[in-house]
Amino acid sequence: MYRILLSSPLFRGLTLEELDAMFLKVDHQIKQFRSGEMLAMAGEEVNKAILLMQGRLQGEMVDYSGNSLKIEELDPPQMVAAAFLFGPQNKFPVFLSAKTDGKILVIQKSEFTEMLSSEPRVMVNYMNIVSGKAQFLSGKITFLSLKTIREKIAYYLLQKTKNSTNNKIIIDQTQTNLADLFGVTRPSLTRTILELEKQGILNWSRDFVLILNIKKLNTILGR
Amino acid sequence: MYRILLSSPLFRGLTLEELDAMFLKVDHQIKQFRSGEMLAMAGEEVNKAILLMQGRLQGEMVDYSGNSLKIEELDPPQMVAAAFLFGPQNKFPVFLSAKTDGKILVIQKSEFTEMLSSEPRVMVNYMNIVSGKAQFLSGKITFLSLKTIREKIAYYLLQKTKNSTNNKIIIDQTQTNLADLFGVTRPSLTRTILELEKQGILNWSRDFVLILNIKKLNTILGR
DNA sequence: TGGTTATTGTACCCAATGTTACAATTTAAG
DNA sequence: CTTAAATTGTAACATTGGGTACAATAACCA
Repeated sequence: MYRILLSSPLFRGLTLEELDAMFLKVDHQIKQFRSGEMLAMAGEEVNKAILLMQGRLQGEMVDYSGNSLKIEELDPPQMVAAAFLFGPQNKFPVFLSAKTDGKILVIQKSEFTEMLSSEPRVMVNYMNIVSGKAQFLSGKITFLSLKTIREKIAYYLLQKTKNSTNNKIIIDQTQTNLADLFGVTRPSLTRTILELEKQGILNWSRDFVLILNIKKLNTILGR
Repeated sequence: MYRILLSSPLFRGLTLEELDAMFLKVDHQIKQFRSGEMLAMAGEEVNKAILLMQGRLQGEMVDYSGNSLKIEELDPPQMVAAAFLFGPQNKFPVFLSAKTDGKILVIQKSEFTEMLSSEPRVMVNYMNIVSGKAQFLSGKITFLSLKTIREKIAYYLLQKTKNSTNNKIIIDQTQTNLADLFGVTRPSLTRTILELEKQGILNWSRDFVLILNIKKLNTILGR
């Protein structure tokens, strides 16, 4: 039942037996959700620990013009809104919606707190998760404070080249999606991509990008 | 000696005696810094817990055009880079520099870890601090994803009206500072402020702002 | 008080991006 | 294979904000 949770960052290091034993003591419930369903609104209080067990969730900010800026996609087994369960302002920072069908495991905050204090390993894991969230958000800020679309593209691609040996980067998103992710409009993104192509810096195909001149790409970021 | 730390979020709830006893066991050092000094570079590894005891620090991102975006100012007694001591990517996210003379208390990470596990109250405090950081960063993202200067001003002022009964908001910053905070140039900020005045929405004096039409201010944010 | 410095106001021009609308191309579905 | 839908390319125009320079005003200090 809880096998999937074994590989979750929160329960890393526990055995299946320990996990089962823990969930005998800790009150919890499993909830199903359906694709498209809105699981939480920004501003809503976070008073439960939520673990995604199956399916895919997406957190996005909706800005005041109705545009959306996608912040994060979640795959199982991950904790949802981990950094917002404690702290001075425990409210959902984003709108949380389901991209597919799936299910979540829900633990009330008080129960969760007890669990943390009774099992130091989980506590340490949790601390790492929350730190990781802060670090993720910090990276997001780095990204958001890039001013031009050129810079955003360069940053995005250079991050990705780190995980690839050659200069071919797999793009598993449509330009429309990317534009959302960057918080810019789609035509503007396309325009800039084409400019970069004209300048011989890269070659953007549907599914992948070839970096032709990584030096110039770095120059865009002033490096 | 450590009296100032009593009021720090990290040691909240401890008595002076407990604090003193703790620091007898925990290896640590006090370091002086001088105004203008650079305490840490972005990207540098965080391997010490740092507590600001006196003076004022400032964290800022320097973008690739050399512009800076002020992220945060720190006053004592606060922990520095709390969310970056653990987690997958424990590097300084910002350039940390001193705005005044002052001093910090430094504890090596291993010592700090021991301290946390030996004193649950400090552990809980620390967890709240890190959560708070994540929440702060999340708010920063909300702010950064506002697109126009009008929106940023509106958001900034509306946040502040929450803490004031009337429609008078104290501005303890120069426009130059605010422009930094917003990540825009000073003339652009001024220009937009004057526009808002012409439209009868507010009245911006040196030290305070009067909101004349809070409804219109909300409209800017699409509410 | 008078001079120096910090802050704010103003103007002009230009680059970057949004807005909108439509065309071309690719993919998916039957 | 054909048609519909999704994705990408393109263009004209409007808007926002940056860059720069300088003027006006206020705050500070000797």
